[in-house]
Amino acid sequence: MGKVRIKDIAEIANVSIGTVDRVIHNRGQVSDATREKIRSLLEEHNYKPDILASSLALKREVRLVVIMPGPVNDHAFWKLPLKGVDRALEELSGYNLSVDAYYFDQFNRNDFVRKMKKFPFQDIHGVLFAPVFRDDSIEFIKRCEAEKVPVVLFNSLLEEAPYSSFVGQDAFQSGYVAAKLISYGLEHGGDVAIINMSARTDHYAHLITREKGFRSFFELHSERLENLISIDLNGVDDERFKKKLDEIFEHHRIGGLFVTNSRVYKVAGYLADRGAMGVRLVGYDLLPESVEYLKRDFIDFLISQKPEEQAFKGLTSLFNLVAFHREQAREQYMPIDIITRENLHYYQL
Amino acid sequence: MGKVRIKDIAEIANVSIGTVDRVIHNRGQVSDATREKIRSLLEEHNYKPDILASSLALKREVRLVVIMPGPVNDHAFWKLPLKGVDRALEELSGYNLSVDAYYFDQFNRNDFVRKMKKFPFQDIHGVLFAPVFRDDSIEFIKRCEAEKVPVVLFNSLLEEAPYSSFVGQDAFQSGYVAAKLISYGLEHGGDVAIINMSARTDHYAHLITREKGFRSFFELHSERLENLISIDLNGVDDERFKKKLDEIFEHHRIGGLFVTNSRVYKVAGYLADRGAMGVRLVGYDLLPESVEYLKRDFIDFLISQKPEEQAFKGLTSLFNLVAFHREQAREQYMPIDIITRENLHYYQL
DNA sequence: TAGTTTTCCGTGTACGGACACGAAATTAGA
DNA sequence: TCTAATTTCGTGTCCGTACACGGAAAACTA
Repeated sequence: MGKVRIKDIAEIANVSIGTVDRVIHNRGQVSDATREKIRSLLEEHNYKPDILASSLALKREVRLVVIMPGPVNDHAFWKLPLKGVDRALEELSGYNLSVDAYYFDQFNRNDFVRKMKKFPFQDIHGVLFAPVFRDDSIEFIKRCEAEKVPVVLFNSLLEEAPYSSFVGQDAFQSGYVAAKLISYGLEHGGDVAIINMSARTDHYAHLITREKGFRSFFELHSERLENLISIDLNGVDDERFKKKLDEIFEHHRIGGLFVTNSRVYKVAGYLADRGAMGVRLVGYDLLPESVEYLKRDFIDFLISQKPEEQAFKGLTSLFNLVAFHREQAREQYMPIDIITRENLHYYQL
Repeated sequence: MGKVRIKDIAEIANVSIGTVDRVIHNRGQVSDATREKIRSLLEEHNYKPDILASSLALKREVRLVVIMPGPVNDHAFWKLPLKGVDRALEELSGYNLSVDAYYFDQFNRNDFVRKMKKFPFQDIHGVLFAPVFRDDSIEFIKRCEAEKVPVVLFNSLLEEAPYSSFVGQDAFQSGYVAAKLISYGLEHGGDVAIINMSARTDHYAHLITREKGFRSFFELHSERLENLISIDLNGVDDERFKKKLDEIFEHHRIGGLFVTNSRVYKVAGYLADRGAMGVRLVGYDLLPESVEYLKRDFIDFLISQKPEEQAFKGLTSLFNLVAFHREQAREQYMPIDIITRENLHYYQL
């Protein structure tokens, strides 16, 4: 049946297998005439190399690197992508693939800069990168481009950078979805607070974008715009955190809360202490702490970014690119999964 | 580094590659002594055959079959799994895999029975099956078992049958989720109607299960149990359909509607004609018609069964089983994705 | 123009790892 | 000792990749 092999093409063209191979890989050493002849034959017979035989023959090593914030104690989020990396490694076992992880301190820009300075571009075939520090990251990605090392971004998108693919969520739209969920369940009206509690928002572009998306929903659905409050709790300690929230609850009738990142469990903890049921709370990610509060109904919805999934997709995408030169979609948006207590089970691997 | 090949084992054991191979595949012709020696060496060195080389060498054909209701005009649902089949075929191109589709008339039991009578068990390595007629399907699956043809079920689960895997949604829990969504948004209370509109519910076990899950939520969350109404619209024509719904709306203050399958767009159409906004409507699946109403806010949430995804997973799972004898999880539950107008985009491939 | 060096274009083939078959070698049986 | 049965070896196959090498033509020297 149909399968054309390199050998078939060679026979038809009356050349050797090696010649066909060199045409396929643009390795030169072929006259224009034969090259064109073979090209058209390949085209005509729709030749597709057998991926199995190909990778068996190649068995070259592919060395990839993951660069992301190091997992820190008080916050489990950055442990999750590693699971995805492991899964990808398993899936791609059989290929000669190695993945090294480079962690940087997400609160310390200099640490990042320093580590990237001595990055071994030469020994690396591709980078999977979760950027934090905007400008430095862009510079790093540019450096990679110069060194011909493709970069796949995940988690956070840096539009200006010459990355080769992005895998992640549409931050704007995810905020928009969060707004819908709160608005849909806002039984008795009330004010809605948007809580930012990253270390430094300016480092995480997508947190700002989420807030924009959130606001945009209310803008489009008229009425309650004036009831939206933004609260900045960046780098605030536990005591001031409580005090600030106390203030808010004193001065407003709060109907819903939106936390722009995975630290939503802190707010849930506050609500639980306060015994404040009936306040809608939506946030991000399935951290164990948050899941607890979801189960206890203090959090209504979590939007999962599926960090493992992102890392998994990012890594396989990167691998396909460097190992097989298969072009990958530049933007690979993940679905915005809505997790509630009731469907939680099927999202926890 | 680590990789042990068949050759290595052979060298250590002081036998030829062929002998090791025969031990691995239990192909006999090996003395007990050498067999045991090689067995323990394989164990000790944790030998894993290189999947690439293996399938290259085998290049045997795998013939699979998909059995499911034929796509019918008034209802696009059964077109969706075919996309998943195509995707799986693409992903597995490179292997010598062929998939035939067997369609049966989902409204005609005899048609199914007749077609399954002359099913070519001998020529087939595995079956991906979306059952409709309960008892006949079970019988068919038993027949497959007798003929040593593994069956992977999707879409609907038949617990009593000796299937080898099931890929699909937890029907009970998906009804439960639907109930949560309606309950969460039931601003001004009111009655909630459960609408069954399959051709014949008794054929689709999972529709009943969904209703059970739905009711169970309200049972656990007290209050409004007496406000739940079940409506049976099986095999009802358009005119009587409208009349029946008119009746319901006359006698009850309806706050929410739950349709147990993908025909939710029919109810949405009714609501649109009636100009009834503010009634919560939740149903299943991303059929184009339903999506239209979702966008226009007549449907609040759709629960996607991801039929393409089911077929895709089912087929790859089946393939892994028959081609590589890799054991697959018996139940492979898909996440219960909650689709709303706002996150719809990322679920439509 | 004969002789030598480059350049150019191809050929042939050795991998890669698992698999299976024919043939050879060993053992058992009579 | 001869045959039959059992065990084991060697090698070709799958298909693509890449490298060593060879032949021929072109460029250059004297």
